[in-house]
Amino acid sequence: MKKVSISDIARKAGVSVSTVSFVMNDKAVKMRISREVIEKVENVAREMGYRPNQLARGLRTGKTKTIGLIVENISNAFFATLAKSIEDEAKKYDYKVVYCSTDNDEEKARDLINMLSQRQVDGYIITPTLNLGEDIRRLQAENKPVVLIDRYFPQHDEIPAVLVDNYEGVSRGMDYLLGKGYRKIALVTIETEMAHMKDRLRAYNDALIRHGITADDRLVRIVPYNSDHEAALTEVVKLLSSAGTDVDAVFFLTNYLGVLGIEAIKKLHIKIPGQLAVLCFDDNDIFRLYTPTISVIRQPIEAIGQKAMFTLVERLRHTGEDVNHSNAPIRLTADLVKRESV
Amino acid sequence: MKKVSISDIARKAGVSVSTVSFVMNDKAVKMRISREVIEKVENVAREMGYRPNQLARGLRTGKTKTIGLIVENISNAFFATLAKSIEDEAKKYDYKVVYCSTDNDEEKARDLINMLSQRQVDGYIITPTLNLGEDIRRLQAENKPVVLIDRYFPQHDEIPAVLVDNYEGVSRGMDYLLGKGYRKIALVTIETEMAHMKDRLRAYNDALIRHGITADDRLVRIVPYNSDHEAALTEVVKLLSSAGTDVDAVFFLTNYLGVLGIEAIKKLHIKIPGQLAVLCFDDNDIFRLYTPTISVIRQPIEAIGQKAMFTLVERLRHTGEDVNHSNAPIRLTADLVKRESV
DNA sequence: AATCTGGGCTAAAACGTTTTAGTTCTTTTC
DNA sequence: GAAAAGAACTAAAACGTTTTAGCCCAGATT
Repeated sequence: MKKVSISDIARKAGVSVSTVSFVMNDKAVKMRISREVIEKVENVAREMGYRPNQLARGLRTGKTKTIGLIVENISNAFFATLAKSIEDEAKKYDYKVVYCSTDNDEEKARDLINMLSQRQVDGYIITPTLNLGEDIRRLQAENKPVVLIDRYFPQHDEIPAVLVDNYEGVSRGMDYLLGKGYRKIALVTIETEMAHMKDRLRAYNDALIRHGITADDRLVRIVPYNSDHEAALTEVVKLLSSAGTDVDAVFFLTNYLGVLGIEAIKKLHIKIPGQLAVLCFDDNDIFRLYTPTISVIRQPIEAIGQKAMFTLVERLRHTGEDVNHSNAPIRLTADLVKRESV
Repeated sequence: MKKVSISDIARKAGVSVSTVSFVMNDKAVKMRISREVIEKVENVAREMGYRPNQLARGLRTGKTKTIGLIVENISNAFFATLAKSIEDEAKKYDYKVVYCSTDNDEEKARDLINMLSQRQVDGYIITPTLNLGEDIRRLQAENKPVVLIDRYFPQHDEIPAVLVDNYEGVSRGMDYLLGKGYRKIALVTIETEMAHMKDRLRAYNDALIRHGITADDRLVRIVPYNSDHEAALTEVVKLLSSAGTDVDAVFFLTNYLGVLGIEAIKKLHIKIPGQLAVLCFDDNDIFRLYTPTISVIRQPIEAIGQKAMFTLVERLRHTGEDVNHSNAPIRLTADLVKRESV
């Protein structure tokens, strides 16, 4: 059984292909097709189970009503939630989302952009990796709008971005810890040149300065991006082994690192918050359920997704036109969720 | 800047469109295109940054090299991992995956199938909802292969399926609990008519019978599918409030229910495994990190993804041909992971 | 000298839509 | 009663590919 095309319907209904097309696209009235013909066509189409071929449609119109979403890793809770929120939001604007993971690999990201570009998506929402600026500029040059999420390129201010205010979030966390009297605050972050992580790190250092504390290199662990689980765990265990004496609090700068930290803390049988206060940037089910519950700086994931989609749709609407959109990164504020670990 | 098409290249290289197409598809040798022309075309294509338009290609060839993956909810750990594994596997066969979530809603699932069908995906991997059999038959009638995962339709044995051996998995878990001496084993499951959950429930009851224990209705909680988090939590809290006396163990039949259970247990300050032994079907990061760690029946997620993809590709290769594939559901065995909670 | 062979290409149709510019009637207008 | 206007449609081009059938020429064969 082959698929029914518009011309199958035309034949069966005894009208032309164009007429069928008009009826199917609600242009029948504008094109002055008579009541009877409209009904006739609609009936035949329904009977035959017609579904427009989107490839053909996209080829002809140049619009696929599809947007490409590139995240770091779809199986990570943060990105999975973000993806879901973007998908739901997209549906409101009648767009479909296709998503893929870069695993933070520059080359893979490039391949994905190519792949999506070949499939003619109308626009992109991208969690960029390093050095992706040029590739993204190319998309823009082809009139395909792009919105960055979670990260941004300070040097490319012509690419709009929606992200959490990382500096403010970490500052807020640090003020909380410092306000509670902790002074030997360890930091666990991930190795990367990307601006969003640099902002977080800067906020940590600035907070220490603000409170007149000299930073201690030995309290900062930068885990290499591609280190395996075991190696990373060992690093964190080493850092936290002096909990209670040289370290009285720890701030994990990502969700994943926090989970890793929990594992280390569990292994070391450290008492929280007695020996060690724990704070993590970005929430996770585990933090809510662990005993004790872990305080976090919570990113407004839904809002990021919605705002990103909104920004994209705005540009999608005016493709080609030379509208003056403001491209300053949109920064949403993160909340401090106080739980038992501090 | 517009996208470059094959005819832009043809013009610039001073050859015909067909020649360019042959070169781009490695058919140049077969078509006896000369060395020089091949090189010329390749150079021009590279310079101009040509990327074939997959819509046009798909329209012409009828193949999009894309498969549709429909899961219940992509932000659930189980499905996220499954999706990742299928995506990775698909890449090996040079297929791209587009995925979407049904939220277990029959109508939404139908919409998604339509949407994917309109986008002309070559094949489907589907976590079906109830009553989707007919829609799937229609896909098959259009020569689009379908493989079910995680669930299946016993009454539709012409639709291949890859899933865990649910009956065996739960039996194994029950034997473990019963072997440890637990007798008042509560069960928390989800309300559904789908066969995979019925199999799990049946395994529970059969195990009790096998051990000469009379089933007690009050020990079984069937939470309605669309109950909100709070309502479901209350249900489980009620069930477990008599832990230590009327209940000595609890078996959660899904990942999500297990997490919910942890929340309830935390709320009730129940001692595990002292007052209550806990076992869950399907693993989750939380179970590994919770104190105490929670024992689980672990599904071989990667293997399910790989096997499903393999099965699909096999059929994709022989579309149209009337090959005699065996369509008995492929059942993979689940492992018992012993942790501290039993 | 006519025919055949093969090498090296190209023309054109086709895939399923959308959309512009008609065409053919019928009715209105002056 | 001729021209204009309108109503109800249709023909055909275009989107960017792939692929079949064929063209043209050079050299080989009869």
